Amino acid sequence: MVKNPAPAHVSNVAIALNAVIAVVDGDRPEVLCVKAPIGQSARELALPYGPFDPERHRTFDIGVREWVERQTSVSLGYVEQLYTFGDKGREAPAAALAGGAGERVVSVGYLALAPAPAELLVEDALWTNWYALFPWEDWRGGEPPILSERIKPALQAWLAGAKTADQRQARMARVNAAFGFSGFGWEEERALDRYELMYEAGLVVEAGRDRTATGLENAAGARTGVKELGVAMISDHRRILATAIGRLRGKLKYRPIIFEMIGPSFTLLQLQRTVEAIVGFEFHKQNFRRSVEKSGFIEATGETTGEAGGRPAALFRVDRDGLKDRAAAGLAIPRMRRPGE
Amino acid sequence: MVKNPAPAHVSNVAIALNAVIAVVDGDRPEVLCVKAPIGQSARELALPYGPFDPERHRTFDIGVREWVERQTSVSLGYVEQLYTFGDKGREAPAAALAGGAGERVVSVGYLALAPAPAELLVEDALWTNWYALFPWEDWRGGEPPILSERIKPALQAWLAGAKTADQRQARMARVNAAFGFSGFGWEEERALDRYELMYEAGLVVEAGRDRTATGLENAAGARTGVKELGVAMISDHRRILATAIGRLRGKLKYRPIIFEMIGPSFTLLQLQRTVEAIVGFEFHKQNFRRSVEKSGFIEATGETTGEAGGRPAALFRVDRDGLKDRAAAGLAIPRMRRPGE
DNA sequence: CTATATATGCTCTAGTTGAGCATAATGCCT
DNA sequence: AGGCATTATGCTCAACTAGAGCATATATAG
Repeated sequence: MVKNPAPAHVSNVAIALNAVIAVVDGDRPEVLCVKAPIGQSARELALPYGPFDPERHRTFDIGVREWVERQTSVSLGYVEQLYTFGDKGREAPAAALAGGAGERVVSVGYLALAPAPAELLVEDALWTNWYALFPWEDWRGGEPPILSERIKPALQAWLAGAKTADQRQARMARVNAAFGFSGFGWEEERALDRYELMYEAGLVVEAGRDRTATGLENAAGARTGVKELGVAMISDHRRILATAIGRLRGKLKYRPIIFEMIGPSFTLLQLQRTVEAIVGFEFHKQNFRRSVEKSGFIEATGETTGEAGGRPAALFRVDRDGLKDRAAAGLAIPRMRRPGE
Repeated sequence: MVKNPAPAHVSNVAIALNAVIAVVDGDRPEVLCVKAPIGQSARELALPYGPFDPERHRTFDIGVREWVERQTSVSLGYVEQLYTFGDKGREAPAAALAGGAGERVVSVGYLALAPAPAELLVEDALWTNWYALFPWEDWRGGEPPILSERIKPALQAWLAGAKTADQRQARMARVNAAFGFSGFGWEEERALDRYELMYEAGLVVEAGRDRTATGLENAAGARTGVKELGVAMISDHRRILATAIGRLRGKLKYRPIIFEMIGPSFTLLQLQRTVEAIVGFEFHKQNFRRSVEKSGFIEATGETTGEAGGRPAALFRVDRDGLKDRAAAGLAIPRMRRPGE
């Protein structure tokens, strides 16, 4: 019966804040990582994270900004909450090395955007190209070979390993929708779906690691001898990053947040490369120009730049008024139809 | 310096789970509420909530389903995480009546959808029309009078009360974007923006309540004698609900979740009324039909129904295959241009 | 049989979007 | 200077989408 239950008693739960700090440097999308020690000498990538201190921080946002700026010397502009991760076992590896057993860590993930790869004044922190972690997500040079050569066959094997026809059907539907196989078309914002499927199918290191840690059977990937794909991260940080990538890619379409990631003055091609770096495929240049120009988000500065070989490009700046006014819209992304889509 | 900080020590933080359980009954959008006692005899609406028990629940989702089903006898279908609310002071009123002072409650909000207003087997729980809580969000009969008669003037007063010209500009931009004034057009999914602005401007009861509780100055609304609008809820539950409404309205456009909220067989008009109830305005009937029919989400059952006065309508059912296949798309919403937009 | 009410089919038009041709400015090379 | 490579920018076309509204179909009530 519902009767205004009192707030939960204080239980053995700690809250951590996790930040995905994303920037684009030229055509490289980067995320701030730290090298976390695992075991005696090995180190593994981690997202920067810190405790949430309820005494000092009135809100999560303030907490995130505070420790990120203190720890990494990166000043955050745009910050948004991503998701709160609380699965049991998610912190198993971290807890193991922290010496604490059984303590439940709930982590609130945040996505932060910044205009340029700020200099890092700290040890052990580095900007990492996020396609090193998710090589299958970068279609800018066409379909990444890793997809057809490694992932697709492995997923097919995973399908075949289903116990019932129903389960097989369900797996197939998920795989098709997530990876765009058999005529479905790749949707860049489903990065998390893809990562989760690959995790379930045992194609990423984390899967095997978590299973051995928890004593479960080995993953399909391990069984079939498929090597795991992409660079791993500690705990479930790669899942958090996949969440962030998917969110960012999706949000670009309906909010003009791309301008949080670019400098004060830029050419249209630079803007295009920035968006392309994030969404992971290339656009039709003239159409991108058309959509951006009529969006009202930018205005010409009147100056030009002549760095590259050809005709100098006009420089633009963000039209702050236009941005404020139309904060509801995103940049149209002029996709190109690929043969076979 | 970033050095894999150990998980936060256990601090004085409790985690509560909050559920927005939404259904549509005919043309009424409803949310499950409980009557929470405040003080000795008064009661105020609250969202159902319960503690997160890390011992028993492996994931948040499981936790939500478990206590909602136990407490309200409503069986949840679709469940998604909304947001995690952790502002200091958010639980002030609740904490006060719970007797505990200073304990920080972080609450993880969930949105759940169900097909019909299930029967409630419990006391103190009731389905509430969400437009009783947000009267300005229902444009189905045209622009709600409360907007031009009460809200707009009050917001104008709030604008005028800005301390600097810059602040006034910023407030104006927010108000215009959120409420669609001066040619911007109403965007139904910005329900949270609107609620937050009204809170800041002191137009909802919660604002005055929280300020007196925390000893801050009175809100603009209180000063200008404007009565607060809509039915209040306990703590920040109305904000959570606004978040849910905005999320649901937005998500309809790109995920076919509307079919989580409708029965096994329905006419196109019933489907249309369901969507309209959620988004808060009416559509062009023929165009809605066109978009739904070509969406591939539904299939005709072959039967018809003849309840209303006129020609019997064809009955449809969800095409589960089509749904699975195209889980990425939403229903197109054929908006009608209003004069003046 | 008529009025009324709802359902359904179809068309028109303006706007959007994917695509590609054509022209404009640069620097570099001979 | 003239040719070429390279990048920028302007413009057009065709297919498709979306907002509107007319027309027709099939019920019920009287």
